[in-house]
Amino acid sequence: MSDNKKPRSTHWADITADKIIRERGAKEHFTCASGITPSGTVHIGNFREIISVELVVRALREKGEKVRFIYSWDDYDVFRKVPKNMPQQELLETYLRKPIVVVPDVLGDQESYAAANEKDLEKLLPIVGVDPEYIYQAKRYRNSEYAEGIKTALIHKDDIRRQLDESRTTPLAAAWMPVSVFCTACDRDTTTVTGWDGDYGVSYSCECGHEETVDLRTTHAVKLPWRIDWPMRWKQEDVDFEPAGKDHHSEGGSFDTARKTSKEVYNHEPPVTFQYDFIRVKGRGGKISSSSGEVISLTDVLEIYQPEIVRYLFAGTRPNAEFAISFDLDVLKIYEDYDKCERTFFNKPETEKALKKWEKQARIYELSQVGAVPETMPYQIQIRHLCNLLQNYSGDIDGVVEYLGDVKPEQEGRLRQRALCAWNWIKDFAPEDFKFALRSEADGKVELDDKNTEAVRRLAIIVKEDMESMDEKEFGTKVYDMMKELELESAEFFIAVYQVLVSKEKGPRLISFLYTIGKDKVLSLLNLY
RNA sequence: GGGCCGUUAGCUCAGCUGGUAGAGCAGCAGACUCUUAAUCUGCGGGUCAAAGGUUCGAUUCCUUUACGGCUCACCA
Repeated sequence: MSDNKKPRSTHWADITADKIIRERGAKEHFTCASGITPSGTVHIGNFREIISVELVVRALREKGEKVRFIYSWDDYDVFRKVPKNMPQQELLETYLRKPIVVVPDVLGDQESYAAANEKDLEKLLPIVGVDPEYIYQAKRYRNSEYAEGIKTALIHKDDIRRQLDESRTTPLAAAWMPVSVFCTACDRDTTTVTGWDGDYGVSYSCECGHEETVDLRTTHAVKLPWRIDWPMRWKQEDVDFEPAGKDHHSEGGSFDTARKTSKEVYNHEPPVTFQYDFIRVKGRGGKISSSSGEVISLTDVLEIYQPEIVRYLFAGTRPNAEFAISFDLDVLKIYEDYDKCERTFFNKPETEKALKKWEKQARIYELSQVGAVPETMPYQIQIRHLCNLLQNYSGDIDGVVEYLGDVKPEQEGRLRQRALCAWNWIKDFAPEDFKFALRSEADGKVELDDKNTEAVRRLAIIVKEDMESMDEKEFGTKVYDMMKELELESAEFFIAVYQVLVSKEKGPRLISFLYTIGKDKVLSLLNLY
């Protein structure tokens, strides 16, 4: 705990980092942990935990601390329910009660269902700047690496029973043992522990008829139940920080009992923690709950949001606040907010008061970056404008980049990424009103009355003569003068022109739209009349 | 029943290591012969849920109450 030269940040990640240092004291390194059971697609709500830890890890490292960031795949948990959206339900049912690490991957060719879910996320995380050390619990348990931890639980089984009973409605049975066993004959946890020799020997019998005594130091069969497993691992890895969802965080919840077990049984001070809230999803056509099988994953979010913006979403919201990830028109708003934050970052104010506000925004911007903060401001293009350009070019990103012209090489990557996201959004989520496709000469003419035909012809002349030499405003005036001359209602005129250009009655603001389409293309369409 | 969180302008929310409140949207006024929530300019006296307490001073800390949400008490 040294005096900072930098002003103290009020960002939650920094505050948490400070707290960790304060409460855990000087250490050679701090261990921050996150984890999940890969019993289904890892969804965006789960991602909140990972990114929250990552942000704290980063804050700690920026304070000069060494940090070990571990991510635990709890793939030795039981397969307790077949997800509704999975194929081969009958096959999967035969694996119930077995550890998920032995359940086959019916969707792909990974070695197991658990591995498939794990790999899906692991290949995605680096994209958003998350790079933890993965720990596979099945591997640990099967290698008997937790023999001592399990033995400790057995020695203290009465203490643990008392701790758990404090928050249970029905007390644990007298014969209860703080371990569960996967039968070595059938792989299922349909077992009853029948004895413990006070040392490493555990006996059990299984519903399948199998009975045996195993040695904790050599068996792969014995596992700790969640509420004990968690504190045991805190001890094992010397965990200093681990947040948890609100379901764990109430009195009587698993964090609560784990805290007691950690202190009293494993003699380890429970980690610093905080509670994070759930994520809602907005604008994806209603059915997005996990019960219906459809789940929003990080992949889905990355198709619409640039990696920095995904981070921004989480870095800019306090973990204990619920928020929605939107796929509707809000997407545009989020992009605009991010761009504003970015402009703020590259425009540091002078006055002290303004500086205070700036610092918060700047910190959010820093934490939103996947890697280092860019030295020059990224190419800013209004998301709406980009959407229009992309539609002009039918999604041809190369064409858009070329059209823009003034993109520096170091800016091109992000721009292309943004274009890709914008195009995905247009295709999948943009409201119909927002979408358009430019007509081409091959589409032929649309029906127009004489007056509008005349107007379109006049427009063609103005475009041909003046579009390049005038700016948008001047050119606009010219167009309006023409309308006036023909005594044409502007609304009527616009409908006609949009019909000619995009076969719709509405479109992007006309004058700038004409400029983004470009003189030649505009003329090719107008000259049909 | 226990716990956690919230209650700030019409709406969505910032602000909370204490010094009498801010943004976006909406609204109102004006500008623009223009539309994909159009853009620009101007306009914010709201008992910061209520009552107590600590303090020179509280939206920000403590206690109590009300309302709302979530969660635990089976497993992970």
